[in-house]
Amino acid sequence: MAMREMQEMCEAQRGTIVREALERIGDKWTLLVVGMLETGPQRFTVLRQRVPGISQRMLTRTVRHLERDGLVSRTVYSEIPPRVEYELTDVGRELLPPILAMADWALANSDRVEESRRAYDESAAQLAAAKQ
Amino acid sequence: MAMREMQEMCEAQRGTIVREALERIGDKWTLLVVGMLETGPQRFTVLRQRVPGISQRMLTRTVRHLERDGLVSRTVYSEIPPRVEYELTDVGRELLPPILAMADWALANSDRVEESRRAYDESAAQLAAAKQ
DNA sequence: CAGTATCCTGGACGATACTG
DNA sequence: CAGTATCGTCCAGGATACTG
Repeated sequence: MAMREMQEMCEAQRGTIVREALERIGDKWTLLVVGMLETGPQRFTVLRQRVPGISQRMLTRTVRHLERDGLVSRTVYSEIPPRVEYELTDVGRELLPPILAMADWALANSDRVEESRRAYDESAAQLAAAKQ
Repeated sequence: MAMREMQEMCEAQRGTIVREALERIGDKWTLLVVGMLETGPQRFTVLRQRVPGISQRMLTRTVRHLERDGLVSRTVYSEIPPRVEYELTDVGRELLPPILAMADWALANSDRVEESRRAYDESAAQLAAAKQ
């Protein structure tokens, strides 16, 4: 087998691993929830308030998946009323810098993206009109 | 209005912007495609080979969305056979460091995540068995 | 408070066939 | 080569109601 082929295989392997990881955390809520756990342990309800628009069901699902993957720990305090706290594990916390960097990127570029999108749609509309 | 309420509103605003941005780029392929454009302009077919498992249709959709949002530029060379190259714009390139950091995280922690998941499923199975 | 349980819908995604 | 068109599936995610 040629060296180039081997390199391509390795590259594909890496790509697959990265893709699978991104599939885990690349849904609508996961990164946002992890980001909101930046400041320390959070209770379910507080977390729900901090993540704008998330439903109870989706928050439950998201933290369950994060717990399953070992990014978040779940601590139940046997009180009445019950109290549950979620906290990033070490693995989860290592993901924090890239997430925060992406959040910064989003805040810094949201208007530029918006504008690009508007311009794209407009020229697409003109093209469609020209066809008629 | 109290200061605390204002802060919470700002936080929710930021969260919404970030969420919308993550919705754009947080699908199955987008981050991966951006990452694969790290090394410079790429032709459609080459890109398809570098992104393991993507279908032609999804690659087309993904680069279209990236172009619309202004993260990727699309250049058509009027040759026969036709040649099209995709390249990151400045905005897109600014997203590269966080993406590559997340990719590194994925490569470094994939086995730990795998193990955590296995353990979680096993104890969940035991709990289910105990209920019977 | 912190969840389940259930139902439902839109759209993400894949497979296949066709084309300038 | 770099797409478009069409069809079909699946499930993420929302809404609502209920509970230890």
